[in-house]
Amino acid sequence: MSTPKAILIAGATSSGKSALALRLAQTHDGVVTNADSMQVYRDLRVITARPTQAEAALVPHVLYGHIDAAENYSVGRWCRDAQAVIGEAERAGRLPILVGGTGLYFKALAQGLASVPSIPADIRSAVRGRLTSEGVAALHADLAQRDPATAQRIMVGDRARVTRALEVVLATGRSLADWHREGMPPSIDAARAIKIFLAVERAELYRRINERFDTMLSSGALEEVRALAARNLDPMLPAMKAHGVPWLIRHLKGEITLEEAAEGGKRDTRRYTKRQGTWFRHQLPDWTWVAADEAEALIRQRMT
RNA sequence: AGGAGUGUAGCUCAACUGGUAGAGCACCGGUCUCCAAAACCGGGGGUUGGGGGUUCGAGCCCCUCCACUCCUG
Repeated sequence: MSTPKAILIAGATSSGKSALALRLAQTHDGVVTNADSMQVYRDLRVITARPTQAEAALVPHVLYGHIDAAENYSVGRWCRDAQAVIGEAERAGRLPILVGGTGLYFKALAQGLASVPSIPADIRSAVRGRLTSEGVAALHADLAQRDPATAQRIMVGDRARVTRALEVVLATGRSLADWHREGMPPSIDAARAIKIFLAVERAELYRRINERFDTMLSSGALEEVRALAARNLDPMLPAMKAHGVPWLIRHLKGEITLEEAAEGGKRDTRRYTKRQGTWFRHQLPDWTWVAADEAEALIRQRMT
C-alpha cells in the first residue's frame, strides 16, 4: 500500500477518538482536523468536549470553534473548509488527521456531495415559514406535485428532508433526485486514506457518556450555556441543539432541575451514539472497526 | 415478637364486582446527500415474589413460605 494521504478517525461520542488523534499527530507530524458538526461552534467548548487549549498547543488543531453559534454551518461548508486544510497540510508535508463523529461529513468528504447551488435566502425562509404555518403534511403534498419521485422517497413527517427537497425544486426548478444523480467528485482520495471507526462496547460507552456529562457540568458547562442563552439566538440554529444545550437552557429558565436536565442530555447523547453506529455500519461499510486499545497498533502497521 | 401493608416489564405504575396482563419512560433495530449532536420510521418484552388450593377460568379469592416497608413493643 502506498503512503496514506490522510487518516480518518470516526467513532461514537466518548469513544476516545480525540485522544487517539492527538497521539498520532504527535508521532506523525499531523494536523488534527475536526470532523464534528458541533465542535465547530465557538460558543460550545465544554459541552462539546472540544480539545483544550493545552492539547491544541501540542499539535495543530483546525476547524475547531471557528464558527459563531449564530451561523448555520453545513456539510457543504465543512467540505470546503476541510479540503482547504488538507491541501495546506499536504503542501506543508504534514499528515491530515480528520477526527469526529459526524458520519455525513466523512461520507461527503470521501464520496462527494451533489452540487446543488445554494438556496436564495428568501426562498429558504419562505419554505421554513410555511413549515410552521401549514405543517409538514402540506409541504409534502406540494412536493408530491412538483417532484413526485423525491416525495415518494421521503416520509411525510420528515420535516428536514421535505423542507430541503421543496426548497431545491423551488429554487432550481430541478428535482433533488436529479442533482443527486450527477454528484460531485470527492474531496480526498479515500482509497489512500486510513479509515477507522473506534468501537466501544455499548455498556461501557453509556457509562462513559454519563460520567462525561457530569464532568462537563463541573467544568463550567452550565455557565457556557448561560452565556449562549443570553445571546437570544434562534432556537432552531444547529448550535442551539447541541446535546445538553436545550435541557440546560430549560433548567436555567427554572423549568426543570439540574438533575433532570443532566438526565435529558445524557439520554440524547446515548441515543445519538446508537445512531452513529448504525450510520457507519450501513453508510460507510468499508471502514475498519477497531477497539480503542488496538487502533494505534493497527494504524502504525498500515502506515508502513 | 405482635399488628398493618406492599410485592406486576429494566424503572414508575395500570388492569371494573375473578374473564386474552397494559401505559409512560428506559432499552433495541432501521432510514439517511448541504441545520446530521439534525429530521424521521419501526420493535419486543413479563412463569404477575415462590409453592400449593378453590374455580370452566386467578394478577385479583384461600393457605403457606420468602422479601421489603410502616406501626406497636
